[in-house]
Amino acid sequence: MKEREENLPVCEHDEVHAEHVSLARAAMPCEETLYELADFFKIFGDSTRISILFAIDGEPMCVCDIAELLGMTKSAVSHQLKILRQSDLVRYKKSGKNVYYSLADDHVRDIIEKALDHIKE
Amino acid sequence: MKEREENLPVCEHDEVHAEHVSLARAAMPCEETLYELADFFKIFGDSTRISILFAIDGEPMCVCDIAELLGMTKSAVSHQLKILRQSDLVRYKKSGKNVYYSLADDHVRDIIEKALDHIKE
DNA sequence: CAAACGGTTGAATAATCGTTCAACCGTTAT
DNA sequence: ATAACGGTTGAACGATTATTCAACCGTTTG
Repeated sequence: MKEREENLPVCEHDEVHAEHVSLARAAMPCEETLYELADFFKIFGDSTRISILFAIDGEPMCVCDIAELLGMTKSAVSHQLKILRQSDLVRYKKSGKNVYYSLADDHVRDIIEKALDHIKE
Repeated sequence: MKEREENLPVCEHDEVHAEHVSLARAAMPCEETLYELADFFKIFGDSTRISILFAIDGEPMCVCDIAELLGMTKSAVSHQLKILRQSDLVRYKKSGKNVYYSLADDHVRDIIEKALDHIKE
């Protein structure tokens, strides 16, 4: 029977769906993992940062040259590099007045490669 | 006090760096690809959408049940489902009053799996 | 038929995010 | 020491974006 009063704004779930929901909930990762995943993907969700990652793939590059390559200010590039740094996606090495950035590991390449596969479908 | 007597605000690149920039530029994907990549990752860069993808992994689910599972309104879920639909990340099948959503293909699973690897390091 | 439900949609609001601008720091050279 | 350069940073602005709210559509049921 109907267990709830009327004027409930949300839909009433019958037994089958409730079971369905329970099963799905049990298979879900914890909330923290979901946020970490989203935050991780958010990093790649900007064309400037993607461009930077491609730029420093291969040889390390200094901020000034990245800025010139992308046609952006050093400030804008530095801001994005900070985000990439905080996410451990890039490494840097100081040399005199310059700071040279490179990819942190091959993991980054793998993920972008997978995404390229999907786009090129 | 800062004054600008010389009028070159950007740094002057010597020959070595200019060559470096040229090489990096030649290895870069075209601009359109960079935008497509960023847009693709942007989809995953939201915890609600990530949650939805996990929810419909396994068995297909209707909007109402997804909304209950995530503790959100049907409207909010539907808006996000539209984005996932437009990106071909999910499929849907109408059945009576319900619309059942499921993952479009295994590609989605692969990419999330890769990201999980990186997070769990 | 009309009411009820699942689902979608557009406009509005609030929060998030990227770039610009100006100032600043450390290193190198004058 | 002073100036110039590469790089970083914080605040402010503009753009983007997720959620809410209200209205609406199609299907099923009474």
